[in-house]
Amino acid sequence: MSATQKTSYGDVKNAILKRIHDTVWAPGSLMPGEVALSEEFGCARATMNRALRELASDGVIERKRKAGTRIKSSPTRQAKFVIPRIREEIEATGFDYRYALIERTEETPPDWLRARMGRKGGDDVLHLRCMHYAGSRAFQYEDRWINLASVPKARVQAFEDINPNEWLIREVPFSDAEVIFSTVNADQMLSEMLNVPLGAALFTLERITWFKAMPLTYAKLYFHAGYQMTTRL
Amino acid sequence: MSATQKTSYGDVKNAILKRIHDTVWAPGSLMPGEVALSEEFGCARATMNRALRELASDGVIERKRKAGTRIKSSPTRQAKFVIPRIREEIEATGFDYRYALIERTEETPPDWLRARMGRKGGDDVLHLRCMHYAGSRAFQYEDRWINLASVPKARVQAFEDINPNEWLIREVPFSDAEVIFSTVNADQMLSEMLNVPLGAALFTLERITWFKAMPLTYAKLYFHAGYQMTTRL
DNA sequence: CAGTGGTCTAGACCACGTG
DNA sequence: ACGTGGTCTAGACCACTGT
Repeated sequence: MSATQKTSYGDVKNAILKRIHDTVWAPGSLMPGEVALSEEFGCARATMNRALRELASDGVIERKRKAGTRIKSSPTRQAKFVIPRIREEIEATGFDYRYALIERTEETPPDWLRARMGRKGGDDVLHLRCMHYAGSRAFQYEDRWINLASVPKARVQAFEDINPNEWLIREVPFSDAEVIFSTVNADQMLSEMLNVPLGAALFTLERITWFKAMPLTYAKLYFHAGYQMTTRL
Repeated sequence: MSATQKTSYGDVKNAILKRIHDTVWAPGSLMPGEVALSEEFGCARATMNRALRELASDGVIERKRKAGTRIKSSPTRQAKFVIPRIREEIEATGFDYRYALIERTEETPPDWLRARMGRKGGDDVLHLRCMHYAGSRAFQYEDRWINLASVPKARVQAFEDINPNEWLIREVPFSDAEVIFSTVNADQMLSEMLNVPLGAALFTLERITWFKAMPLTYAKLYFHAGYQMTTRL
């Protein structure tokens, strides 16, 4: 949208994308180095670097030191999904957010959980079952497990007035997380909790969080029927 | 992990994240400008700029010219999901990818489709129903609609030997796309197509694609039972 | 209008990883 | 070992937008 500037990194990106689309550079092949390209396009290397760096982050090319930059053979499109805090998400729709703790127990972690969190030890975990409501309507059922070895403060927190996610965000920094979207048919418990027919297709989000290889918490969230996530590319 | 350098943008990011976490700068409040910060941290403004730019793209802060940079009150965590081409996805698991066209018709678009694509006119659309298999197992059912006004080449393409997505990627550039994840209970048709029990919870992905405000194609993909999308933050 | 972020430049040093 | 990307710097001009 501008030819006024010197040679914007955006222009470079578009030009390179066009070349890739026109297979001037074949998929899988090596493209010229930063210095060569910046000379060809008449821009500073920093500018070219930013263009290429963003293209790499967009999944269009792959860069390796010494090896150079090559066109990805399968241009993996990617979508950025915002995972809002549930309170914001609900309040944004105009409803009141309400939270309720259903059950709070300390347990030894079941095998599937140990496998999921990649832990050897049998440290105790805090198991929380909660509901989130939008106005009077059930919005989400949450099955939360917190590793007490890495988050000992959780042992003395009742979680009756604050939901686990908000508490964790405030109290515990994390470094890595894994998110899994899947679906499930509502069983008896879920159908009652979420007030949906038995067998209804539900959207689920699992989230595992670590701090430097130490697992902090695992959560599985079951959304009300009809929930959807949307994003733009 | 390095104090060797001068002051890396990564260090700056971490330092700022820590300040936000420690509420040195309260949510919603304004933080100092780039110049002030770069002086305080002893780095060039370009370095500070990159750190702040990435933090903004991570959804931690919000930046506006003249207005300054402020901490987001609701730090929206976001996940980047890779949306692979189905052939790659299947072949990556070691199965053969197979594609089958079920039905190909030219129609006037139904109302819901016109609404979805935000189009006034009643231009004809090409409607394709397809199946994708992993080995002998049904993997995905695809319901695809292509706007013939914007993609006239599709009219003379049989789509018997190439799937719509691969053809479109090769032939038609696009500028914007919207992706929607949701779930559905398998109806009679889906249960037969995907070989799952009636009512099974299925993962669905809708995708609408534009080129400069002109709608190109709408697709709704129904995945086999048990499908999940996963990502790391 | 004036302040803040957005971007470009030209040059430099460094780290990684292939050959 | 050495080439390629990764990053930092110091300085400059520009574009947007709140006042």
